[in-house]
Amino acid sequence: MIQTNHAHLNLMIELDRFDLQLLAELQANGRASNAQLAERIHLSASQVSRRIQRLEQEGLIERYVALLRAEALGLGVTAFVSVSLERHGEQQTGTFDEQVGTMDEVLECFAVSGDADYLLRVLTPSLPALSDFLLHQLMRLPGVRNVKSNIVLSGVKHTTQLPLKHLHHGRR
Amino acid sequence: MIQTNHAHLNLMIELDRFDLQLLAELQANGRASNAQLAERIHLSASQVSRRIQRLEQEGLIERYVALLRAEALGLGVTAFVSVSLERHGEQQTGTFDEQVGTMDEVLECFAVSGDADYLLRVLTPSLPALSDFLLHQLMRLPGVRNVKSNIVLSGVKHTTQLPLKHLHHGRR
DNA sequence: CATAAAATGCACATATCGTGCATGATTCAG
DNA sequence: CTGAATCATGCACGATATGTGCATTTTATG
Repeated sequence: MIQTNHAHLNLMIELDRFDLQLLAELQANGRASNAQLAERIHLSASQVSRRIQRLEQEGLIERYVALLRAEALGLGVTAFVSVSLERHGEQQTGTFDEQVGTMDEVLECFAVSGDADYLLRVLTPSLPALSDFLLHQLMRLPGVRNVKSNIVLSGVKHTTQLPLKHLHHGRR
Repeated sequence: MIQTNHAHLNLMIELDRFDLQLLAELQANGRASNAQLAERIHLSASQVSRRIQRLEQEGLIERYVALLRAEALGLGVTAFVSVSLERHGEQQTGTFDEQVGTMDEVLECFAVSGDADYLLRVLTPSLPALSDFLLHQLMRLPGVRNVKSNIVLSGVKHTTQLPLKHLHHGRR
């Protein structure tokens, strides 16, 4: 089996082109059967099964999830929210992290370089609901100094599929 | 069957508490078997199967995907990129949308209110790779006037699970 | 080159899925 | 309220999917 050496990329396991194909296929359809996958990548279903097991065990495949359609669930408002904290040190940061982690409305929260300390993506049924969330939940978190939100006007692209092409550099 | 009326939320189908439980379970584990789900929500496996079919057909469940671990794939750099376009009208917007949609590095792209026109989340193996992407791909798109990026220092929360609690307001 | 290790597909027992059907529950009309 | 119609449900079962032992093939190593 010809495998691609990704040592410079800090990869923990070796991936060949079949593995990469499986990853790509499963990112697109997490419920593809082993038979379907086998047909697409030209291995047997049992080999597909074993390889997927390995990809899961090694942690490359983290989990399988159902993606729901926000609009169909009445979740019509997305906002990006920049948050700046008071300058009090790590205690506050830890608390903010934990609390934000429990809020269903917050889908993403990243600590970022730049003006703000955090950037959040928030999803609510309506603008009043967004306002309510910001005023009564987010702004009330300890240490929050400033909150600035930008409403999403429309979505151009939103995928869970990670880029894999940097892993294709070896021989094929 | 007691269903919750969500007419004010513009829902296309009625959802009862079993449906909501299924949605929650499948958001967390997209490969849960019908038997597992049946046990958790106290319906038969065949009823689970039929309900999931309905949720899929009605579009609430959009798809199932495998979520990969970015770090395990050597994708160590995430950035939020604000993009402003020249003021030329819709032609440029359409082109930008299409082109961005084809770039694997771009996981999310939203048109937003505020200073910038778009906010993108970009994933690359390294800072040089990010720089390369910004300079040689993104900035070269027609109509791009300004690009500003904020590097993600750390991730606090990143989930694909949409909030469902606004749907729980009816009788249980 | 020979040997050891790893990968592979076949076969098959077990698990899972999807659907017909009978039954029970709910809704609707008089 | 009653009876009929409609809808939801679980059981049973045929079809499909999964995972693993095993023999064979392929690859790596000294």
